[in-house]
Amino acid sequence: MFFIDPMSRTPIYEQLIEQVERFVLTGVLKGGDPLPSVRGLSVELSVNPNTIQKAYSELDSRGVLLSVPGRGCFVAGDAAARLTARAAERLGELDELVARLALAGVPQEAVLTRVQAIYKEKGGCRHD
Amino acid sequence: MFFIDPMSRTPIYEQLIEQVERFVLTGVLKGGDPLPSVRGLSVELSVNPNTIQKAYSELDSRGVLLSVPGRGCFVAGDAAARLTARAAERLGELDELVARLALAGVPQEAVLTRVQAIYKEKGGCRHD
Amino acid sequence: MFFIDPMSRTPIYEQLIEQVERFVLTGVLKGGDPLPSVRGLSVELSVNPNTIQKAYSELDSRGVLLSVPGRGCFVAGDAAARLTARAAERLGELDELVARLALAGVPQEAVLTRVQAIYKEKGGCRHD
Amino acid sequence: MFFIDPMSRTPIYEQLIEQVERFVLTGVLKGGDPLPSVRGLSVELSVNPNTIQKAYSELDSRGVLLSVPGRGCFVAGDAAARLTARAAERLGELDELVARLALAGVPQEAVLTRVQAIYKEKGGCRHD
DNA sequence: GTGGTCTAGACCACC
DNA sequence: GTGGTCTAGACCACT
Repeated sequence: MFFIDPMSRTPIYEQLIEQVERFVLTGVLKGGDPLPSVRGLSVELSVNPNTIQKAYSELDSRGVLLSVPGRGCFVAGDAAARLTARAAERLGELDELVARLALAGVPQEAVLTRVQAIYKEKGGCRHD
Repeated sequence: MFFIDPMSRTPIYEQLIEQVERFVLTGVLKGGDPLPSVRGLSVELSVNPNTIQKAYSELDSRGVLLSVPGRGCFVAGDAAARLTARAAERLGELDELVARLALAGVPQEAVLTRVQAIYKEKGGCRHD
Repeated sequence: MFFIDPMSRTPIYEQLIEQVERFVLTGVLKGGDPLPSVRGLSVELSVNPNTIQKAYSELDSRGVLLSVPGRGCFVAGDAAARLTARAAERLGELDELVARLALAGVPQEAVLTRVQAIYKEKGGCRHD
Repeated sequence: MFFIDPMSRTPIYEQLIEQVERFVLTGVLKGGDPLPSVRGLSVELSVNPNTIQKAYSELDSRGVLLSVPGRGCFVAGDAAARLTARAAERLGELDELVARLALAGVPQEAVLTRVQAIYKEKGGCRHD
């Protein structure tokens, strides 16, 4: 279910966080669903348990996960809502990036068509 | 001319690179223009000379700068062209970011109007 | 009669203890009253019998319960008195918490009115 | 400056977090102030660097600290404000605790005088 | 020197 | 079995 690229320069625990969040957003993971155990996932991905723990812990503090000692980790009921809310706050990153592209002479049409292409491609890919 | 935020998480040398490149792109710095000396800039910004050096070296290897031993550093004649060419490569970042926003439910219109606003704001800010 | 939240971070056995003690304090459970059997409660709450057992054992060692081998568990005659005595010890927690609130600038009135509201709400909710 | 009780059952990293936050709240630590280095503090307290790191990292994500790789950790400018805001949200804990005390027969006056005593004791202990 | 990530392996409480 | 904390020791990028 998860895939890690140990050669990537983005930390392993961030790769995990990103994937869990994407699964929540796409509806593959729903509220209440259990996540793989720390140890189980650690052997499956050949990654140290502490690294998995760090990812889960961060997701917990973001309210995406509920980790219950002795029982396991579960997707929070309002996980998708939280992630959607967080995303809106990060619209500022778009501004910066587009400003740089504009400065470098990338024509506006190139950006716009690119954006439209991505949204078209998305279409009905929700699983819920 | 340059401004460094020592509290920022983006490395100082990257802040420098970004500013030099922006100055080149906006025409503030043109081919042949000299850059501040490593030592001079280091005291002006209260930054370790090694850090300035690292930024200049990176810009040199990108072909934006020409460092002439004993003379100093100068903007390359084709600096702007090189940067414009490189920008196209960074369109991929746009894809990733927009894909994440789309996934999180940010409506397409929000993104498009944002992009248009930035391009409109740019207007005629070129200095060349 | 009992309710467990398996998602809660407070251990299940503590949730149980708290509820039994509250029932004793509110007079719902009186001296001599029998408690549900370990096995019965375990299936009713979908909880591991060991967990129920752990809660009962702890209550026993606190003198709130009397577990009679082969007969079951019963509320101790002086259970309410013991709990009331123990409560005084927990006044220290109040000190810590209020100190933190005071430090963080929460005004004294906010705390006082809050306390009074809770005591007023309590009113005559005793069942004895 | 810091003190750790290795025998306490509250985790070392939480003890650290609590102390840093208290120092910020009491004005001992002000915005921009540097914190002890991870390694330095680790030897001073005879604690593993990872444990210090975990505490600092958590404080960073709470916005109390700014950790700048290669330079060190610094108190955030709005650290005190953030902590004050967080404290107000945690008034609910007071409710729970007082409710339990009330249930156990602790008289209202005992609680009120206790609260007043703490606020009186506080008086002018701010260092700013 | 600084913070940040990762591994390995231990121990604990809880279920 | 589960998650959570801690230690020890390594490596990296940045200043």
